[in-house]
Amino acid sequence: MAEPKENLQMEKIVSLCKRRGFIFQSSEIYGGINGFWDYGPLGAELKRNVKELWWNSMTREREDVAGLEATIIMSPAIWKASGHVDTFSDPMCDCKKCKKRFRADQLCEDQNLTLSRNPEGKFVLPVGTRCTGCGSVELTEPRPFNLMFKTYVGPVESEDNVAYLRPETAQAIFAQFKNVLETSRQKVPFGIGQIGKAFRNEVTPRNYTFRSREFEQMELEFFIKPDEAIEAIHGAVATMPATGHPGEPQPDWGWQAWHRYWVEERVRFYEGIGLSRETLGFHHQTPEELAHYARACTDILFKFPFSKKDDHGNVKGDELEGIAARSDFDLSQHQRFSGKPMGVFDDELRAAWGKLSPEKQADLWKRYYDNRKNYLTKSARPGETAEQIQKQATEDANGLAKGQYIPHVIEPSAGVDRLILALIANAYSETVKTDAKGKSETVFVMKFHPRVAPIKVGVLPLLKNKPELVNKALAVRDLLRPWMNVFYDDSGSIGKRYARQDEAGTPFCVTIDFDTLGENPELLDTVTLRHRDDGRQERLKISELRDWLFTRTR
RNA sequence: GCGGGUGUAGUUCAAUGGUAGAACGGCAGCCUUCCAAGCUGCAUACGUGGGUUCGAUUCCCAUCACCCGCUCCA
Repeated sequence: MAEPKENLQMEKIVSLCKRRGFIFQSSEIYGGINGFWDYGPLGAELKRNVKELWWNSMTREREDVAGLEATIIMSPAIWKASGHVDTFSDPMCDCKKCKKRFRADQLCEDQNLTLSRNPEGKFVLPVGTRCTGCGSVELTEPRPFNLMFKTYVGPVESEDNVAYLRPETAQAIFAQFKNVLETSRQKVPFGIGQIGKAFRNEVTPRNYTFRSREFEQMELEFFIKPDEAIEAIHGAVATMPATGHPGEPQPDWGWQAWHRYWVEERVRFYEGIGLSRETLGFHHQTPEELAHYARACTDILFKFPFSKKDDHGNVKGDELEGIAARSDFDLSQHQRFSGKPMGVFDDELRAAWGKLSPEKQADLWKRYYDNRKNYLTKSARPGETAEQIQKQATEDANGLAKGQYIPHVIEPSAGVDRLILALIANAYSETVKTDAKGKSETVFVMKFHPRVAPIKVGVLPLLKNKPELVNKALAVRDLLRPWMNVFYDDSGSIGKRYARQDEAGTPFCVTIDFDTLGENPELLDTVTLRHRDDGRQERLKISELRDWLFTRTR
């Protein structure tokens, strides 16, 4: 019962997006291209507003975050270090009988077999590999599924010139960590934020714009001290209440507090643009789901019309953002692959260390050593020996005692396009309206939060054929235009123009009428201000209009 | 990439083996003193490419895109 209804809801949203100019199919006149979408006039405004709000709240309005704008194409070595070149390239094969799809390497592993390559470098399934679904041995040849978009730098298309379009913006932040640290006058804990395009050659783009091959991310990498350093400096890592926002950042916060802090900060952001907690969902990744280097990851979900129900009939939602505690994995990888030190020197730690008891020193040293050894072992290169790893871990732990460490990181990583879709789905509402003649019709209103609304105010002369009204309305438009996105409309009846703005999600309309011109002298230079969601009207002075609107739309 | 479904104006839907209609929307004009009023006019479609046929939007094939599963996680 619910399924078709939800599809219908999604279809209505898709139709409205096209009709009102929020989202178009990319390259539509050539038949489209799978997994790519364009934003029309209203969508472009909506997206700009969202990105600007993120940028402002994450960087400009904070003391502890700096911004970055890196290139989309970077040295391919970055993607070696990050693991994307290897992990984003999975050999897949299909069962010809039951049509199930497998990752060939996992399929082999499950059966204690090994996937090998033939002399031409192609993957070959060992004889006797069976489909774990139906037991058939009729499997297609493994084909590599590479999610990285490849290109060539320079005019020669040779293997030496291969580069990739970034599959995430985060790695550039790690790669530029030292430069930002040195130029921004920040010190740990601090963050680097970036908004930008990312590209993934998805197997199956799905759910309208939700999974696209070209998309945009808003990512923060927030660098923190390892817990061992916090403990050395402050005696102990702060303990957290079980739930809720932990308040203003404190110097004795460990990774758990910072992780919680960013989850709650991000939820506040979503609430601030109209996504209430009830529309959101949360997923705390289980230890099995987590990447080996990650300590925790909380996903913030939105309940889309296409979101599936769980076994209990509850809608969990689909992911808008993941907030991961990634330990010191990323910077460590880049340190190892680039050979450039990614550690920082911490005066506080250095000063504090000397005052610790030898027992405490030994305890912290050992814990840091174990963590480093664990990391180095898991990321070992072929041929690296246990002795080499132990030597490096010892060096790292000795470094800690001198005030040196590789920062850990909390990563709130959000998808812009997913958020746009969530905002559209959330804003979409329809009501049946019955007019004076008893005729009822369904009307659409996009109830965007004024902060994200593509158009902030519609300026409407009550009548088009009275030049005095039109000229006054144009003057009001020009008064507001430098401050916000204004839409002027003088065609059709006033009701129709209100309705048009409702469909665009414009929170306010001002109407210039004969009272504005002084027909009623008391109302000279005032306008009708009409509210989108309830049709309420009030009278405002033109002189107060700009401030009134400005404070309510930002 | 595999399996299932879909494909007609901007949108939502019709009709038809003899080259397509409507409603809403859009544009222009008239009119209109606050919630899609009215009148006049205009524009816009058979996803693409082959085939069968005297003739295809209609039948067949391929392709592309969209939706639903397998995979993916911003």
